[in-house]
Order: sequence, then C-alpha cells, then structure tokens
Amino acid sequence: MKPLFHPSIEDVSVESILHALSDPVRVAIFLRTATSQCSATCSDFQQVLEQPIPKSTLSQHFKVLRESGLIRAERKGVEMHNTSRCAEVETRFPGLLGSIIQAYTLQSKGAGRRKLSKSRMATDR
Amino acid sequence: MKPLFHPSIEDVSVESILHALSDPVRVAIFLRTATSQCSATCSDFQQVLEQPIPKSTLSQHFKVLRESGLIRAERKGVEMHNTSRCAEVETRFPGLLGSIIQAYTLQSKGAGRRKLSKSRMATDR
DNA sequence: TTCAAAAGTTCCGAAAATACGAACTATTGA
DNA sequence: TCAATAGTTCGTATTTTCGGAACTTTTGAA
Repeated sequence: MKPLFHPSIEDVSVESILHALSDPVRVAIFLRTATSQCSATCSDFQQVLEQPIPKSTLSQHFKVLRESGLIRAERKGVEMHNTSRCAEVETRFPGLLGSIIQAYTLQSKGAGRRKLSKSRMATDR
Repeated sequence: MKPLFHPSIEDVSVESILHALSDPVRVAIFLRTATSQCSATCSDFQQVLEQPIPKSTLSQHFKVLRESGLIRAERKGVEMHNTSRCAEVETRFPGLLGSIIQAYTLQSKGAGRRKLSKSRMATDR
C-alpha cells in the first residue's frame, strides 16, 4: 500500500489546521484522539456520531486531519490507529489548539438552541 | 440596496471563524482591520496584496468575514468601511483570535520561503 | 436635473473541492 | 486458499469558490 503522508512539524501550516478544524465531524474525531489515550480507528466513528457517516467520507476526513499535521496514523494489524500530534503542534504554535478546543467547548455548552450547520457535535448536551 | 447581514455575537460559531481564517487573503484583510485604527475598504486590497485580486472575489471574501462575525461593514459615502469585531468575539471565545493571530505571526516569521497558498497541501506528496 | 465616475454587490458560467457508493487493497485468522 | 474486516481509491454528483460582466448606490460635477 502507498505509505500515508505525514507532514513534518515545520511544514504544518496554520491555514491547514484551521481548515481541518472548521468541520464539526473532524473536530469530533480530533477531540477523541486528543482526549482519549486509546487511539481512534476509522470505523469507531461509524457508530459514534449521531448520523452515520459513510466510511469513504470518514477516510477523507482522516486524511485531511493527517495531512494538516493534527493526527498521526499507524497501521496496527488490520486497523489504522490514529493519535493526536497535539504536543508537536503545541511546540510550533503554542496555545493554538488549546484555545480552539476551549472555544468549541464553550460553544457546545451554551447552545441548546443553536442550529448547527452540518451536525451536532458529539460532545453536545 | 439589500442591507448587509451581520450575525449577532451569540450566533457566531467557531466553525465559521476558523473557516474564515483558513484563507490567507481573508487573514490579510482581517489583520488589517484588527491592527489599524482606520477602517479598511474593499478597494484598498486590490493594490495591497501581492497578486491583485478581482474585486468580485474580494467582495466575497469580505462577505465571508462579515457573516462569520469577524468584521462589521458600514457604508460611508461611496465606500464600505470595515472594522473588526475582535472585542465582541473575545467576550464570546476568549483567547481564540489572539492565539490564531499569534500563530500566523509565528508562521510568517519563520518562513520567508513558505508559499502562501491554500492549494499547497493538495499538491504535496 | 442629468451625467459620469467610483466602490461594491450580484449574476452566471467555469473551475475546484467535497460527498459517497462501488470497487479495490492489505492484513488476519480459519 | 478463502473469507472477513478495516481502509483507501475511483468515479460521478453535488457544493463551493473564482472571476469577468453587468448592475446598484452614492458623490460630484456640468
């Protein structure tokens, strides 16, 4: 199989990070990799999210996160295990990820009535 | 003329802010409104930016920034004067804009050679 | 007035990005 | 070797973005 592309940390750009995290599905995926010590697999999210997402679409979302430098994917047997690259990104752009996660947390707390564009965040309610 | 839409601050979402600021042209526009006390007009940027941008495209960029809640536009005579809504956004998502601006600043300092293009990532590989 | 110029917006077709079903690849285990 | 599982890739349909041309508003003459 073609090896998966991971940018080195100095090639990670703010644009691509913000773009990756401007989609609620990708944010949900990233939050899981960032907060859980067990690595997330692609198929985990076919159940986790409220409306099921086709696996080809999920694969694309993982690819965007990977190529933006936010997660690292490693094959473990038949699965891909995805872990966050928070620590690396933090050295390159201190405070960035923390404030974004905090903003999303604030938003999901104060918004029982907010209409969400694509889907509600997994952490809602 | 149709009145321009401005979301109230409680309707501003993190998704739309990150999306708006994931484009280098919009970041350049926003930085100018955020850092200069004189408000920015649309036609300012037809000269300012390196490669000249058609004004219909610029108008769309201003619209994205406006509808994401990042700037406010007011007609002053024949021009539109755009001012940042940093202070409001700061009350809703404390620290968010500051860390994004800081990250872009860091990036531009450490990279005289970085290509400022959002299609960069796609052509990598 | 009436006209022209300046600043933006809107319209619309072309180009690019995204979504997702179907087909394909890689790995494991029977 | 075969089937099952987990993901990726391909191809097409939909959505978004780009940008030239035409339109709207406002101002400042003539």
